[in-house]
Amino acid sequence: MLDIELFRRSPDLVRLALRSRGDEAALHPVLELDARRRAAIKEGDELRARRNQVSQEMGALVGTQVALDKSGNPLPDEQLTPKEQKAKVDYLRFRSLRDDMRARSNPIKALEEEVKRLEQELGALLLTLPNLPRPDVPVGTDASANVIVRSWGEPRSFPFEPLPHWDLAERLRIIDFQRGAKLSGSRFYVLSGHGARLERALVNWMLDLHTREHGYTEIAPPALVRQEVMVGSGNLPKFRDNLYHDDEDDLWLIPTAEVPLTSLHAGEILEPAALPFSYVACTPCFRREKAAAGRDTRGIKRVHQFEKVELYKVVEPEHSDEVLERLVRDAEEVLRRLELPYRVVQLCTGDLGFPSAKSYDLEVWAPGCREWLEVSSCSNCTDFQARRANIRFRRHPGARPEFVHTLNGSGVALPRLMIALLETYQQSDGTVVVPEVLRPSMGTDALGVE
RNA sequence: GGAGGGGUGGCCGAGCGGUUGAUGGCGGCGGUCUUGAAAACCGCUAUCCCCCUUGGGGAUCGUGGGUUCGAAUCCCACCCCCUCCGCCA
Repeated sequence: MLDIELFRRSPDLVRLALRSRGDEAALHPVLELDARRRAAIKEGDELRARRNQVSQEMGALVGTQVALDKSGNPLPDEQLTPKEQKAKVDYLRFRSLRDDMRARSNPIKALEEEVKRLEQELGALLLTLPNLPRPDVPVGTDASANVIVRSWGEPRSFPFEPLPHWDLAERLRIIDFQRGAKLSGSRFYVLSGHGARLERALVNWMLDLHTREHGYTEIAPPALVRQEVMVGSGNLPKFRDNLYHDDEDDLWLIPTAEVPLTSLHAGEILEPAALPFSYVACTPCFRREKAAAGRDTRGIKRVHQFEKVELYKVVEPEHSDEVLERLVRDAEEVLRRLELPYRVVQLCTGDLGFPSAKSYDLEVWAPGCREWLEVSSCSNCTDFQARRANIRFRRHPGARPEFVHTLNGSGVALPRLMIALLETYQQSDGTVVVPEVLRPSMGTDALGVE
């Protein structure tokens, strides 16, 4: 969510920034709704101020006991002591105030409804606008304008024709596509034997790396979340189509651990010195992949359910740019230790994800498929998610709360990592060498010779 | 799923429908005292919004409705937490 103040102060800046992302949002409705909203608030506030004033006066007069005649009116002054006459004045004043307030049918309620309506409309509109890119993001309309920032390792050269992972995995009987489809349909698969163990070994090893060496705290969050949690991360309302939903309990299946990790501190005001937070979580991720219908249907490159290790940081605003660089390095370390050649790609404005202000993708080479696979996407979401989820912090005791910055990055996604491993470490005899770092947990140095 | 109990400020805990953003305590911050510290005493101690912004005003007592001139307080619905029973990995 963007800051409404920014629209008021510098609408042109917002317009340009959104345009650079290819989002030609009309700002007029935002500004107009905001103006109408403020006018309604002002009017309501003034009416309430008047009401409070009268209420206070009535409060001071309430309970004055006065003798009444048969028609409910106070007795004439001649029949009253001076003290009683004073009470009569108070009583009459109270009655006139009450009757006055009763008489004017109350427009406060109508104004409140008006404000609520305008706020909902404005809020709904703001929730559909993406984050603004950081100034140093290359401008471009699509992936062709992305920039390769650096590369690591040389793609291995093969003395034979390397197979794609689906052939390798089927021969090794470590991925069962047919039975996956039998159970759940296309884009589902079953890992078995060394395949299942490899995934588990990778997960454990990555979690250990990030917790023990990179200082992350391990989190195991729910995979089903409420709607507002999906809104907090930016997945709703815009990307409803890509999400699975349980109708009976109105819960959503997470497409990434980023979703629950964002809302872990939703609504909180974090104490001074609490930041930064570094979280790592491995969760299943569920994606309907409706937009990619028919694409990447072979193998496990694009599936409906997969495991992913996710890195997440909550930081003070002035540190987020620098922390993004560190986050990328933490993710890169996974590929380096597995000795998988990769490149770091900075996304251009037009290719940025919805909540992201700046992103780097890690792409690892898959020699069998002959393509660079995106195994990680690391993003600085600045205060975009923090606003949606209302996550703030205090710099000093007593200081005004400010929104935090949030960052996320895969560290890394399992299926594509396994693709790269299988295809890179395959041998001419169809077996696959297990990378050095995984041998202790795998208990073998080659897949498929069990 | 059934039966109870409960949700008030950073925490604990009061609150006959009327000058209650809310007594009191704890914690925190500042001050007095002290060589220093503790103790004692004094003061301060929420968030959001609006405006004619050294100031003024409005809202917020789980959430949303309702009753009322006026609701933390009364009524309804929902959400969440706790205890017990049932079921279950």
